[in-house]
Amino acid sequence: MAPRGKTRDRILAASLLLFNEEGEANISTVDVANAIEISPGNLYYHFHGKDEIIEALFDAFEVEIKQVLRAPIKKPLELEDNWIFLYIIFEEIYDFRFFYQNLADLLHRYEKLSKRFARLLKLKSETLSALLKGLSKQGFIELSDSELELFAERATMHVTYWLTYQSLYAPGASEREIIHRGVYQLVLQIIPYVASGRDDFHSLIAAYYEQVTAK
Amino acid sequence: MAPRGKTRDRILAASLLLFNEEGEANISTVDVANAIEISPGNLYYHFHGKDEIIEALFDAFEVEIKQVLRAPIKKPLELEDNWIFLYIIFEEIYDFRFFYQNLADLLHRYEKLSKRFARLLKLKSETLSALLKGLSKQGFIELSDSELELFAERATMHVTYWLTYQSLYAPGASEREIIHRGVYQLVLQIIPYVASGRDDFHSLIAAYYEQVTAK
DNA sequence: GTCTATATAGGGATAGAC
DNA sequence: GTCTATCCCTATATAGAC
Repeated sequence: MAPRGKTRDRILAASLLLFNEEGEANISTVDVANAIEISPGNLYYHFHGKDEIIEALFDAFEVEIKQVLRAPIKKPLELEDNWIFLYIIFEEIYDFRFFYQNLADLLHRYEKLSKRFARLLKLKSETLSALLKGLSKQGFIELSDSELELFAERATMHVTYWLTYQSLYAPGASEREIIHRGVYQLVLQIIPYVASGRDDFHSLIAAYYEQVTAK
Repeated sequence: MAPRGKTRDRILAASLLLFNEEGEANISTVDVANAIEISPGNLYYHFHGKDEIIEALFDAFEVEIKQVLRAPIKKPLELEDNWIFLYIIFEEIYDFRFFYQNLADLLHRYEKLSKRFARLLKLKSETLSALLKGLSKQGFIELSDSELELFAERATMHVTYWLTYQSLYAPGASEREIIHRGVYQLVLQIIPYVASGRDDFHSLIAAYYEQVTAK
């Protein structure tokens, strides 16, 4: 790990890397310090403890994901953008996947983050609802309010746990392939609600499927 | 915690209880010993370490869940039994939920269990496939092989993470209500595939919905 | 089988020199 | 800002008496 950039930033970058690879619980502050070849004392000069590192990483994640999630609430997406949007969410989660891999334990140990994460979950759910409402208003799909709510809940769970689940279910697969299939599995669930006569929508999904299988 | 039963069993029972409530990572062997009012030394007489406790608990879980999962592979279920079957799976997972709450970390630390858990996941997926095939053969639903595979994968994820997800999404809710909604959310996803003319199936789902909302 | 006492290791964290 | 040295605490694990 080359010594470039400010030490504080290097600590954060190294922590994120190691947490993602080994799991946050298995990485000590000393491990992080060793990785960037500074002393543990130096690390504690920049952060008063592991908590603060986690919090700083969460701050970064929160800023990014909020920005992403709020976009389609402000302004409905064009049809094709729905796909891309799901991609971006998955990518974002992938970048901070250590957080999702051991959510329960992490939120238990860092109580501060618990509420903040719950809010993100709620925002995620609202965004997915907004996506569906957009499709509905544009006449692509037809579903009742309660169907929409239930769908949004399932979709929220899907984006939250898909990557974690795949690391168990298909340990060898590449990030790209996993995310691809995650988006596809979500899009598939919309098909039952496609409004009759919207063959354009069906062919779009088919075209997307081509992309996926072509790898 | 009253001193009844053999010490070994009391250790396992107390461990399971505490792990489920506080998370495995937050409970030490001393905590367990204190809970049943024995000395740590005594605990180490019965188990050579925390690993062995975890392993023994996993053994118990594995035996139970395998028994459950294999039933419908051997012999297709009656229609109404599909509901009940999902209930039983959720209950089983709930009883050993500490395991699911921090899967990634736990499997990372106890490598032995990693392969065994992966096999359970595969079995789970096969069972859910068998369930769908049963419904299909009986003419209740219609779907292609690839649709069935994709559905089974989603369903496997659903039963694996539903309880964990709900503990974040609806922290206050009762076990009974969460499991209820978990089954319902899964059954709902079958609707698009119901064969035309099978109104009996639709009315069954409607009847089930009544139960759910009646609480 | 069970206890008390104790050893050991690792991670988190601080003090003080440079 | 950074290092070295050190401390404390907790969890795991063992030895030996009863």
